[in-house]
Amino acid sequence: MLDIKYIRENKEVVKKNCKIRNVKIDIDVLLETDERRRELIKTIEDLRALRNQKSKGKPTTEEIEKMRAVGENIKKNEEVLSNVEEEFRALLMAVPNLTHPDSPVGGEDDFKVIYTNRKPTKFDFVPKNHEDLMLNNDLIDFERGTKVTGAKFYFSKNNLVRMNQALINYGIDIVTKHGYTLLETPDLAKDAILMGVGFNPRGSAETQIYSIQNSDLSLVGTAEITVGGFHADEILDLSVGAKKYVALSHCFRTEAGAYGRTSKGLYRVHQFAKLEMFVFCKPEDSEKYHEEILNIEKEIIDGLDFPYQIIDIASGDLGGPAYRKYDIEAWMTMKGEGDKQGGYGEITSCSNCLDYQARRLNIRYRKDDGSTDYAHTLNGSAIVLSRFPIAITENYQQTDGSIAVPKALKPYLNLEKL
RNA sequence: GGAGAGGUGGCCGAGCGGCUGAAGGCGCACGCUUGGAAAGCGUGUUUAGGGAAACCUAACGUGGGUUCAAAUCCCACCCUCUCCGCCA
Repeated sequence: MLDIKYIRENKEVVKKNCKIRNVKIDIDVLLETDERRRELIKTIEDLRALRNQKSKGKPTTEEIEKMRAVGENIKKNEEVLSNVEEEFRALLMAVPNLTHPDSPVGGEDDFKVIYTNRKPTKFDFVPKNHEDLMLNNDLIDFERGTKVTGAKFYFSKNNLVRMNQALINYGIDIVTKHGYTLLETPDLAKDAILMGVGFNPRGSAETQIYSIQNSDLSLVGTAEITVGGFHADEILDLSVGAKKYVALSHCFRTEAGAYGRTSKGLYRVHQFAKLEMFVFCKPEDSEKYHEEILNIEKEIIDGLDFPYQIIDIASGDLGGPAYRKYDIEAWMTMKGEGDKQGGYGEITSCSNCLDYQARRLNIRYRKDDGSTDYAHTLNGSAIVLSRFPIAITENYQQTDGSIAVPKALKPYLNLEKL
């Protein structure tokens, strides 16, 4: 959420930003609601001041009569205010974060490639996609996943289970080496936390979130939610350095409205496990940590050694909370079509959210002069157990249909083949 | 799951329905004192919103209610602690 004061003073900037983020919201209506809200608050506060003054001593019968009327007046105004407040909050929450000046302007396809590690894998045979590879090697069972839970659920089998564990341990070792505190988080969170982090449970038809009936809990779509909430309503001491976490959780996504998008095999599923980095830092440090997180993602993927590119996400594809976002896309044979052997598919993502989430979650830090200010938050994926196995199996497949094990995983997975 | 106790400032802990944003203590900051320190003494010490300022408003777990007036009375919920039961 943006500071309403900032919106008041920079109306045109905010309007323009909403436009390039492709968010339809009427900033004028928001400001009018804000105006009404402030007038009501003033009225109510004046009435309360009057009443408090009279309540200091013992009022006369006459005054009591008068104050009774004042009390009713306050109550009436409060009712109006609570409606206006609700309207105001809904509008304010819908305003997206500002956009980094270097982020490309445009939609999903207008990203900018900022780094490519090497040329795509070249196969001297017709490469398979991970779905065939995994099925042929008895590493996954989609049909029984569908039977037991539903479409887009699956059972991992045999050495895929071992590789998943190995990947997590490999990721944990790298990220904690950089000073990140290891967490395993709840897989459910309160709706208020979800919304604070910028996710929209219930209500909207396009929600990505599974909600638990008769409760205020939802299944998390990422540990970003639980770790973001970890320090909600706290004043942090960042004088000793940023708070850096790496958290393991399951992730649940309804993928509503995602039908028709690439959804072969493991690429788009309803449940997977993920190791996620999250940083709370001072505003002046957030760009630095964004680079740090991206570099750790690179370190992890460089070790696994498959072709990838890093892209700078365009304004219209940033979502609500991100100020700037980099995705790492792995080369995948499943993305091939026609005479192309493959294409790039997202495997990690890292975002700098500035104080957008911190403001909603009320996460502040103590400055040197003793005052407080909102912290900045950043997040990025370290290991994703749906997409990493895709990149590994597809890039490490052999002529005979078997799958080799990346060298960096050997200490964690002592196998020649999966 | 059953029984009981309790949630007040950075912490501990008071608080007849009205002058209590909240006694007292600890802690912390500054000053005096000292060769220096401790002790002692003095002063200060919540947060948020509005206002140029004086100042005003809000917050005593959360939400509702009673009242001219609620930290204080009533109701619901949440959380913590103790005991019993059950349990991976």
